[in-house]
Amino acid sequence: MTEVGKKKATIYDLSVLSGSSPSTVSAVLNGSWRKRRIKEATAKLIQDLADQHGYTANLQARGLRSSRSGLVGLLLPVYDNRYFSSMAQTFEALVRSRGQCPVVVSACRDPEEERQVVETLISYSIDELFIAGATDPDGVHAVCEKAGLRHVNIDLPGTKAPSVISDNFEGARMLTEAIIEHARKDGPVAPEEIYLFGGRNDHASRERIRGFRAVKRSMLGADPEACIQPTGYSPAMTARAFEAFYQAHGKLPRAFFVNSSINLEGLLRFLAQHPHETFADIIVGCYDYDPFGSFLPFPVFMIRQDSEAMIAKGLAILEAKREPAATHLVQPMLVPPRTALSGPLDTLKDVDDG
Amino acid sequence: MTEVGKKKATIYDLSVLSGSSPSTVSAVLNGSWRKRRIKEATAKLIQDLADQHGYTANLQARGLRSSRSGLVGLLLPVYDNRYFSSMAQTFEALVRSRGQCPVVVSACRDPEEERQVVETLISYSIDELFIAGATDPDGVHAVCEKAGLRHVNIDLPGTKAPSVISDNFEGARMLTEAIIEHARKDGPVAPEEIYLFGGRNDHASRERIRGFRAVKRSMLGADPEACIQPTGYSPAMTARAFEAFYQAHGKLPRAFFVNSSINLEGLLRFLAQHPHETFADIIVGCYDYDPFGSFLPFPVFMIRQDSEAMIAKGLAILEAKREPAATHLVQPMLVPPRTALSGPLDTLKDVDDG
DNA sequence: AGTCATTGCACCATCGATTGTGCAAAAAAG
DNA sequence: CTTTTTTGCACAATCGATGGTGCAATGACT
Repeated sequence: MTEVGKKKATIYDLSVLSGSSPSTVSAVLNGSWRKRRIKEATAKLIQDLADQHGYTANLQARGLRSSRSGLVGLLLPVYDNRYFSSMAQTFEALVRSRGQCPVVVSACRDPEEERQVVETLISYSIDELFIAGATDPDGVHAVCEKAGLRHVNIDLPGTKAPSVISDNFEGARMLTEAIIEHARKDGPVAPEEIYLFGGRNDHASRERIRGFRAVKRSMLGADPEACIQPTGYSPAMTARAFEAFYQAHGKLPRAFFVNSSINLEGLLRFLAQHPHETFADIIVGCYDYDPFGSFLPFPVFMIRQDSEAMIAKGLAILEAKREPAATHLVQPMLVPPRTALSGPLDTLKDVDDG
Repeated sequence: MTEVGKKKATIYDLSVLSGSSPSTVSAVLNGSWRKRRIKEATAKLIQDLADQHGYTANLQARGLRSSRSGLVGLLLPVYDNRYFSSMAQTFEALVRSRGQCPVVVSACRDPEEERQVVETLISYSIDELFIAGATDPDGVHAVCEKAGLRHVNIDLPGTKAPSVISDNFEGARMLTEAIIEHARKDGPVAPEEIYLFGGRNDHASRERIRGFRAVKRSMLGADPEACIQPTGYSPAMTARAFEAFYQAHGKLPRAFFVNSSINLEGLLRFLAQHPHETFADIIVGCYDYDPFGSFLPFPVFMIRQDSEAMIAKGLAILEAKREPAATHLVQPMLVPPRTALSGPLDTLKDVDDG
């Protein structure tokens, strides 16, 4: 019985205890015993012994032998924002419900780091990999390909592997429309009054910018180049862009589109430097949903990307095994200001342990 | 070289190619070759071959043989809030900088799940484990103990293993003081006007409640029992508590302490059901920092827990190896309203890939 | 009773690395 | 030119599990 300090029991220990051979013990404990025609009584004996001694398989040994580990990886750029952390949360739940073991790692948007991290995961013989928001999906693809590792891209598409991404164009359209319509409640809107901050030269940003510009052209008749302010994915850079705009114009744009919640943090940094009241009348659209962001003191329209659907679709693709390098679009959702959506945490039971 | 589709190279492949024995190859590739008196020229030859063929060690095999894996685990209750996701972010960075491989998993505050997840980690021979916010730290401790796994508790203390936690009492004191002082700007404050929402019967909640009550007693002369509204860690329950209060009193308390950012999301859900203007004058203290939470349309004082210091201290404790089951306190920090702190993401470089 | 099929399990090679041990060849010492 | 020491490496056992193969015992059937 679970003696403290002792080494963990192995199939050899149980083999001695039960009088069966190690292979029999192994078969019983990994469930393949019916296939191997082990007597029910023998199986039960071994099972009981295993329970008594708190046996758990050494998964490294199993993985080494079978060259499968039961691990499913999720490669994230960063943890520290609601979009990716809630993706991690759903990923864990979905993978665990399939009896596999989720492993989440982040690579800080560094292409080299991305490849290295994936190499490491491969060294642990992970079975499948979700590549979310990779800066260089095709680079990662090459590494996976070489090792024969099944993988899908999430959020940012690659050209060599199947991808599941948000419909960024459509999301940007909805978002841009929403802020322009909202702005029109206070009178006519000129194209020069609507800006976009954030983003860089990745697929998601390009699509969002395209959607933004398309709507501006159709609703406002023009979309001046100057209204696009790419700042990369960095709060500090974004704050600087707002500051620069403010220095030049004495105010922020009447309404603007922020490329991600990370960039929206840049807006906060800017706001912190300036008096509260000055900006009560701005209208913001943010491509990403954050519950607290939704309740800022000015209207914030947000886009909630359906990471659950993306992960689920990714799992389905991996399961299907036929993997044309197609790109699947998942529809995001427009969230009006002051909206508190429920998230993955709401499915948790919250026991009080008295 | 790196031929696509081929199986990964092993030390045996390199042994044939180089004309050396597998053990020599192994020694060269894992760095122990000087100790084993391998000629520099031999080492270089093998190294070059390894590079050419893109050799990477099979870490499961290594782990099996040496019963150490290079993995360091972090067990989290949930990912989906800024406190824990930023903890994960720092954890990754710190562990990686020590040449080990971080593995983050969540257990949804379910004691049984916690133990199971840890069992799984143990089956992969992880070397060390950080147990953050565990509902049942001592239960997890027992599992670790049995397997001889070094571990520390973070955020919620256990009695059997060393723990590193926030000074919740002091944090709660600061926070309560801050909201009372802020409230006093609008006139005298009665004890019945200051509430606490959220928390359950865990060490952190108890300490925070203790700090809250101590300050109320010393600043306001009393702290009525009715002002403590424990709701567990669930947005939905918290929202219900606010709603109940509102139904009973026709308004929210003048100022209140919210036990965590998760509970603060409950406040959002309540707010979403009610007109904006009604609550412009509330004053909130939230035990946890969230950048967007800090800019809500009413004053929100927040407590930023120093998860970086906690992780660092935890690493130091594990490194020291002498592990009395002492509890180390880390000072948290009071964050005034409308403050955008920088986080772990700010250390990232943000390259634009043109 | 003899043949054949089925049941129930043991044996053993294998996955890819690590590490203690031993032994030639080369170098140093005498 | 021996003897001793050092250098450089090969050998083989081992970590814990898996799965193909083979063989004895049992039961079914003619």
